[in-house]
Amino acid sequence: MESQTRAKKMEATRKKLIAAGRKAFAKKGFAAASMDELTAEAGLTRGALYHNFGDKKGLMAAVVDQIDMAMATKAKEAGEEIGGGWEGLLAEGRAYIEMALEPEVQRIVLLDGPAVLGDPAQWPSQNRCLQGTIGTLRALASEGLIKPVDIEALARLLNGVALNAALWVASSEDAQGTLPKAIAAFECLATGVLNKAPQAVHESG
Amino acid sequence: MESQTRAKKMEATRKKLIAAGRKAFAKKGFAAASMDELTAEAGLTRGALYHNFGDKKGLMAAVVDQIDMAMATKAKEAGEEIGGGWEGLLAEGRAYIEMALEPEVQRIVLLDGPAVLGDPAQWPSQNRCLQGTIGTLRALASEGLIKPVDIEALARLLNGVALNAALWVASSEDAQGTLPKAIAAFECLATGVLNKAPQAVHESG
DNA sequence: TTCTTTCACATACGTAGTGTATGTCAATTG
DNA sequence: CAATTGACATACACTACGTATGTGAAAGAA
Repeated sequence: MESQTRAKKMEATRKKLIAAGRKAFAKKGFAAASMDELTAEAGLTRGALYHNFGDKKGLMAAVVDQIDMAMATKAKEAGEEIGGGWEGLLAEGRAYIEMALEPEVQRIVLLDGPAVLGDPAQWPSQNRCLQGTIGTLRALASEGLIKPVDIEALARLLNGVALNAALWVASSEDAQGTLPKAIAAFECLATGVLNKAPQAVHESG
Repeated sequence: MESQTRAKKMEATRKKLIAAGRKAFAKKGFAAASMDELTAEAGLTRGALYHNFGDKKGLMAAVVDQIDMAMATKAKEAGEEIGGGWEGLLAEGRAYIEMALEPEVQRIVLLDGPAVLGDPAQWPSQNRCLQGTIGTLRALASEGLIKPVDIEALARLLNGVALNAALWVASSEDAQGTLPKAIAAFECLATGVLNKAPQAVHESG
C-alpha cells in the first residue's frame, strides 16, 4: 500500500520546483532566472528539474499553466457569481483585468509567457478560458443580442482587450488610478458586440 | 568635405547590423539568436555591435523601433488616405492587423519585444502610434461621436485590439482565411466607442 | 606633408548558464 | 534477501554574452 511513496515524493518535488519557478521567473524574468539558484532554493539540483520537466521551458510551461488556469477559474467564478449573461461576461473581463495587478501574472503570463511558449491562444489553459467566453457569447447570440460576427473571433479579441487593459494597468505607475479607467474603456469596447445600445439592455433572464 | 566619411561609415554598419538583427531575431527569436552569427553575416564582429548598441538588448531596441515606426507610419497613412475620421480610425486598425501577417512583425514586435523591452506602451514608437489614435479619437469626441470615457484608455485598448487581432491572424494556420474574421470582429468591437449605432454614421465632413 | 590623437571595430579572455552523460542510493519487486 | 528500477545528484562539455585590450585608418595639429 505504500507503493505510492515514490510517486508522492515526486509530486512534492514538482510542487517545490514550480513554486520556486514562480518566484524566480516573476522576480528575475525567464531569461535571467538561473536554474541553479532556482533549484537550490527548493533544496534540489538541476538534476531534479531536467528529470521532471525536460528543460527550462518545460518548467515555464508548468508554471504558466498553473497561474493561467487559476486565472481562468477565478474569472469564470466572477462571471457566474453575477449570474452569467451579458453582465457575467463583463464581470469576467473585470476580474481578468484586476488579476493582472499581481506581478507574477504580469511578468510570467503576459510578458515572458508569449515569448517563451508562443502565442497564448495556443496554450491549453488559455483555450479553456476562451471556450468559456465562446460559450457565454453563443448563449447571448442565441438570444439575438450579439451582432452577426464570427463568435470565436469575437471571443478572442474580447479576451485580448481584457488582457491589454490588464497589461496597461500593470505597467502604469498609478495602478489604482488607472484601473477604473481601464475597466470603463473595456466595457465601452465590449458593448460593441451588442446589437443595441447598452442602455436598452438590463437583464433578460 | 570628406569629414563625414567616418560618420557615414558608422551609419552604414548600424544599418547592416539592424538588418541582420531583423533577420536573425525573426528567424531564431531573440534568445536563440547568436550575436556571433548575426554579426558575421553582416561581415562584422561582435565588437561592432557592442560599440554601436551597447548590448544585445540595445540592438533589439533599435530593430523594434525601426519596424514599429514603419508600422505606425503605414497605419497613419492608411487612415489619412481614407479621409480620417471614424472610417480613418477603422482603416488604421485594419492596416495594423494586416501588417502583422509578416513574420518579422509577429515574432519581433508582438512576441519577443514586450518580453525583452517591457510593455510596448512605453516604447517611443508605440507612443507615437498611440498619440495618433488619441488625436483621431479627440477629433471624433469633439463632434460628440464618442462615449464619455477616458480617451487615452480608449486609444490604448483600441490599439490593443488591433494588435491582438493581428497576433491571432499571424498564429493561425489559415492566415488568409482568418484575416477577414479578425477585421470584422475588430470593427465590431470598435463600434463600442461610438455613441450611436454605426449604421447611422457615414461621413460628417 | 608628417606627427599625433581619436575612435570604430577586431581580437582575446573570463564567466555563467544550459543540457547531457554518468553515478548513486533508496524504494520496489521477485 | 538479492536484483532492479528510477528519482535525483554530480561532473562535464559547449555555447554565448559581455569586457578588456589591441589595431589601423581617419581627422586634426604643426
